[in-house]
Amino acid sequence: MNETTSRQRSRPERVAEAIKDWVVENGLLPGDRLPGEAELIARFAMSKGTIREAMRLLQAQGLVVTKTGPRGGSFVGKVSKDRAHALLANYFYFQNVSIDDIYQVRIALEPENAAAVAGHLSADQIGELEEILARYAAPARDADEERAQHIDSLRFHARLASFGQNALLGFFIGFMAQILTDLTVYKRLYSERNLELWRRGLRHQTDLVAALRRGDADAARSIMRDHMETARRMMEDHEAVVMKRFMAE
Amino acid sequence: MNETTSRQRSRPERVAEAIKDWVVENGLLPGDRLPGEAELIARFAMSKGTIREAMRLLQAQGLVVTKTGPRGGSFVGKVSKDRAHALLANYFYFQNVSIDDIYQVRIALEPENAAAVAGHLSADQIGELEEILARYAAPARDADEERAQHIDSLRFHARLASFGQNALLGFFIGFMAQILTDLTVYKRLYSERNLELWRRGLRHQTDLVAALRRGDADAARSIMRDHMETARRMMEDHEAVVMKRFMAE
DNA sequence: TAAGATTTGTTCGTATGTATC
DNA sequence: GGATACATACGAACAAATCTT
Repeated sequence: MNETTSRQRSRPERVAEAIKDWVVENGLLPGDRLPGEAELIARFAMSKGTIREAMRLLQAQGLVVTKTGPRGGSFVGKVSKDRAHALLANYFYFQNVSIDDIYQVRIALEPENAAAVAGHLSADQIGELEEILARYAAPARDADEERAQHIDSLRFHARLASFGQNALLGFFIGFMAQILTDLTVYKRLYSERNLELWRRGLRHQTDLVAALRRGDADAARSIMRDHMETARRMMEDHEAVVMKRFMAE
Repeated sequence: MNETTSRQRSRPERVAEAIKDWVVENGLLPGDRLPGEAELIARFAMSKGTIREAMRLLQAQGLVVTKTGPRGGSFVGKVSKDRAHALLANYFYFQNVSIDDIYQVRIALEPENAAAVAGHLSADQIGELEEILARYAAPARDADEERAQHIDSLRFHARLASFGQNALLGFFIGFMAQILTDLTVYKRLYSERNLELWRRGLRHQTDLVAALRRGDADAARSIMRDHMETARRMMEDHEAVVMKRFMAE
């Protein structure tokens, strides 16, 4: 590939790479202790500054966390979902992704997820979904309340995605819900009301929960597909907003 | 107390955050110049080491690149697809993602993409796809050649995904192709031959190119769905390998 | 080709902050 | 509260890369 253009890597980069490899080869797990600064300085025969820059490279990726004080030091970190969202959002910052692009993917993935989790939810999980649903059971009275409801409705999808067994599918769906949430906060989407479509959306979600509870995968898939297509239509009027912002960490 | 359990961030983290915000507020674009070390030291009234650690945090995310020498300095970076792949793969390192999980998502997304690009490909793009296809037009004679063919076949999907207009859809598909490529390299998947399935897979892809060329979206979708299900079946015999490795940068 | 200028890269010594015992 | 162990931060000097002349 681009080995031809492979420029000389800086020392911190090489050290970070070496530590990463070392963690993998030894099968270290989140929370496991890494060598302290002093030992790394000795082992790599490099200065404190270089070692620290290497640790910062790993820290930014969520691969290590550090604590000060006695019993402190560096530890293997489990990359959090939020951090993965943020890092991925950075990539899309300079890509042009429209609302409709997001919905094209949601329509392909969300029905699949709904079908997959049908009949595999605990009572607690069903309860949590119903609890979220209850937060927007009545029409919003102003724009702020409507925005809050919309965010809750996205949270419904994010939670549902997290309940599945397929971490890949769950992450993709959760990422899109996060993007739409951020756009809602920053762009005042849904400022225009459409009561009819709103009512249909709510109906979809309650029907969906019922289908999930009785384990009807086909119904769940079908309801989710309708729901997604309704939601997409709600967006059609709005400009094709593109993602243009770095996400907060 | 400060805020809700918000631990005090280190100075490099705060500096990195400030620079990131500054870039966004001023709408800087990839390639645009950032202040040099000396100026940042003055502006933030912090030491060289602290500033450098901040830049490393941003560098790890792909948000800045630095060059030495005259005309050197730090510049806004466009996060590359490869880097985004690697950062995202770090997240899945500690998640359990099986081959079948990946195929569940591929089956949902790839047919959609095939339909979307049908009729919208340039002659060059069609030509590139055919060129890749030609690399595995004949059955492999040994395991190494078979592995190379499998990687080429994944490259076919990655290229096809990159030709679409939907950057989100393209990224997700490309990411999965990358994961499968890495697994192929490191795990010797497909060591067992199944000539019949292989022949069918090749036939699918050639039929697909024909459908794409004549702009038949429905046919492209249908062929791709069959192709994905065939590929999934080729995997069924193999253990449910999970992703367990950090990806190279 | 060679020398000089400019900018990041690296080192070392020292001092400070912070959490645990 | 004091001692301890660890990361965090500073400043001055030197090294390396690379552009210009």
